[in-house]
Amino acid sequence: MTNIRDLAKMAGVSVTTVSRVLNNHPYVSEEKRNTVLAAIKESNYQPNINAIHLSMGKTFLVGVVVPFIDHPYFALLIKGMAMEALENNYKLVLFQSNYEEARELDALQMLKQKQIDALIICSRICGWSTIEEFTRYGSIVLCEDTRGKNVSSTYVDHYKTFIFALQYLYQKGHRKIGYSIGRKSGSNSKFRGKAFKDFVKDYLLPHEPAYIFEDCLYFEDGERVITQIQKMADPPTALLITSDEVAAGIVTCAQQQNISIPSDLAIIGFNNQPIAKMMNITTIEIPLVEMGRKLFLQGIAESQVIYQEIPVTLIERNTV
Amino acid sequence: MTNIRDLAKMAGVSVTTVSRVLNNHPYVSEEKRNTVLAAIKESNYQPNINAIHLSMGKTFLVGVVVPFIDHPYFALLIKGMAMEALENNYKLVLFQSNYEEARELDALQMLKQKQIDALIICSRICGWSTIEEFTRYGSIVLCEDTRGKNVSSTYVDHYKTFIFALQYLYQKGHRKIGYSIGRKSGSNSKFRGKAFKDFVKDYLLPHEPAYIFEDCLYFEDGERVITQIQKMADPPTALLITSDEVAAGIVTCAQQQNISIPSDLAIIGFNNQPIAKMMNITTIEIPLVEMGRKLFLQGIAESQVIYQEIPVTLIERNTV
DNA sequence: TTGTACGCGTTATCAG
DNA sequence: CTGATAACGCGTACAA
Repeated sequence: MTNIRDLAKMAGVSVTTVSRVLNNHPYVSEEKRNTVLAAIKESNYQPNINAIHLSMGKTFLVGVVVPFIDHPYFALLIKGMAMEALENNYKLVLFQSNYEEARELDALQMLKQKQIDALIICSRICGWSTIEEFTRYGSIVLCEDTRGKNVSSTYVDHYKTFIFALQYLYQKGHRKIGYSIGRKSGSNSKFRGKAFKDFVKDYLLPHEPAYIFEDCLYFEDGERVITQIQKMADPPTALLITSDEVAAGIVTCAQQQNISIPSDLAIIGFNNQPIAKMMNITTIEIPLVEMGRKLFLQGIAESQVIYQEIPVTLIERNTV
Repeated sequence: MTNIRDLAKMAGVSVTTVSRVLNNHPYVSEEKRNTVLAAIKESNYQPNINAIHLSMGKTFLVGVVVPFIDHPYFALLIKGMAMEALENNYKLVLFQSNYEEARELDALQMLKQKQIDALIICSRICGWSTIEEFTRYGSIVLCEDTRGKNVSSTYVDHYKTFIFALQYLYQKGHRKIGYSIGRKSGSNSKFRGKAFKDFVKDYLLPHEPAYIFEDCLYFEDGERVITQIQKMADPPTALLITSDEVAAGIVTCAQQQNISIPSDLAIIGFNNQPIAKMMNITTIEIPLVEMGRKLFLQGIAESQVIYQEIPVTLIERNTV
C-alpha cells in the first residue's frame, strides 16, 4: 500500500504538497500538482481513511440503534437515514439492540470512543439518566418526545394523535374502543396509554384492560387480536392499531372468521404503509422515511438541542 | 480527553506498561498494574478506537450492501448478520445501494481504504469484473451462486429449487405455469429464468412471456399480478412467487376478486415468512436469518474461498 | 519486568 | 507557493 510519503518521494515534493493536491487546497503550482497527480495515478494510491479519522478526530460514521430491523417501522426510518447519509457522505453503523440494554450501551460506548460521530436511538430500553450521561461525548438524537430534556429529537406527539383518533372513533358512534401497541414500556407507548386513560375518563367510557393488546408488531399478531376478541362476551367495536402490518393481519383474519369490518369492528391503522392502501385500511399517516432523514440531519448538525415535531394525517378509507 | 501518555505520566510508568495493562498483557507487576488501573479510573480514560485501528490495520467493521432495507428478504439477512456480528464483537456498516452502481462502488472503496474489514454484497448491479478487481483489498462475500469464481458465497441453488417447484406443480396437474421475480437482471433471477426455460422445454409446455411477472417485491405488487391475470384470455393456473409478501398480496387480492385459490390459481411462495404461515400459503422455506449469519462468518474468516449452499424445504399448505 | 523509540498515514502549523 | 515538523493515540520491536 503506497502512502502519502511514497507519493512525495515519487513526485519529488514534500508530503505537505501531496496533501494539498489531495485535498484540493490552494497554493500549489500547476506544475507540481500535475507531477503529484501523475504519481497518484501510477501508484494506484488510496488514502487510509483511518489515518484521516485519527488526524481529524471525526469518522463520518453515524450509529443507529433499533431493536430489530425486520419491521417496517424501523426499516423505513433507516431507509430515510440511509438516504440522507448518502447525500452527506456519511455511513450508517447498525446496532440491533433486541431491546437488551447491553447492546445500547455498546453503541453509547462507541460514541464515547469516537468511533461514531453521532448516535440515533430509534427505540430504547435504557433509562433516561444513561442517555444523559453520554450526551457530553457526542451528538445523541432520539425518536421520541424529549421536550424539556437535553437531547434533540424528531418525534410524533403520540398523545395528541391518539386523542385525535379516539375522538374520531367516538364521533363515528363507537363507545367500546381498544388499542394495540408494540410493547407497553416504550416512551411512545406510555404517551399513548396516558392518552387512552385520559380519553375514557373524559368521555365517561369504561377503561377495559382487555381492550388493550400488547406485543402487536407483525402481520401475524393480528390473528391473536381476533382470537382474543372472539372470546370476549362484550368485545370492542373499534380498535386503534399502531402498525398497519398488524391492522392488515386483523383485517385478513377477520375476513376468514366472518367478522365484518367495519360494521362489527372498526380499525384505524398507523403509518400508512403501502399495505394499508392496498387493503383499504383507514390509517394515520406517519412520514417515517422523512423522519429518518430528519433524525439523521439532527445527528450531524453541530447546533444546540432541537425538538422537531412531525405532524400526522388521517387517511380515511374503508375500515371505519 | 486523556490519552495513554497522560496515564503513563499519572501512574509514573511508561506508555508501554499502560498499554500492557490496557490489553491484559503479561509481564507487569501487580503493583504497577494497580497504579495504572487507578489512573484509568481517576481520569475517566477512554481509548480512541481510531488510533487503535490505524495502529492495528483493522476496524472490526463489516460492510453490508443491500438495495433497500425495507424488504423482509434483506431485513432478515441483515438480522442474521447483526446477530453474528454482535457475538463476534463486530459492527455492521449499512450501504443502501438502491441498485445504483455508484453506491456499490462506495462500499468497495471503503474496503479498499481499509475502513471496513470485509464486505458482504447481498444483491448487486455491478458487473462481476468490478467485484473481482476489489477482491485483493479485502474479504468480499456474495449471496449468490459463485461456484467457479474467486469469491466466497452463501447461496441457494435457485435453478435446482425452481425446477423442483415446477415439477411439483406439474405433478399436481398444472400445465400453464408462470412465476414472478423481483428484478429480471439479478444473478438469482437469471438462474430462475433459465430453470423456467429449461423446464417448459423439457416438459413440452408453452413458454408464455406474459406468465412472467417482474418487479414483484412487496405485498401490494400482488394486486398487479391479479389484475394482469384477469385480463388474460388464457391465464396461468399456477404461479411461483419468489416472495411470500407478494404471495400474500396475491391471495388477499384474489379473495377480493372472487378468484378461488388454489382451484382457480395455485400459488407457491418463497422464504416461509410468518405471513405465509398465517395465510396458509404453500411456500419454499429459505432460512434467511441463518444465511445472514453464515455470510457474516465467511466475511470475517481468514480462510480461502468457500461456496456454501443452503438447502431449502417445501412447506405444503393450502395454496396448491 | 520495564521503558525507549519508532511506525501507522494524514492533517495542520509555521517558517521560509 | 513550498516544505520541515509536530501532532493525532496507540501498539510493539528491541534493548535493558
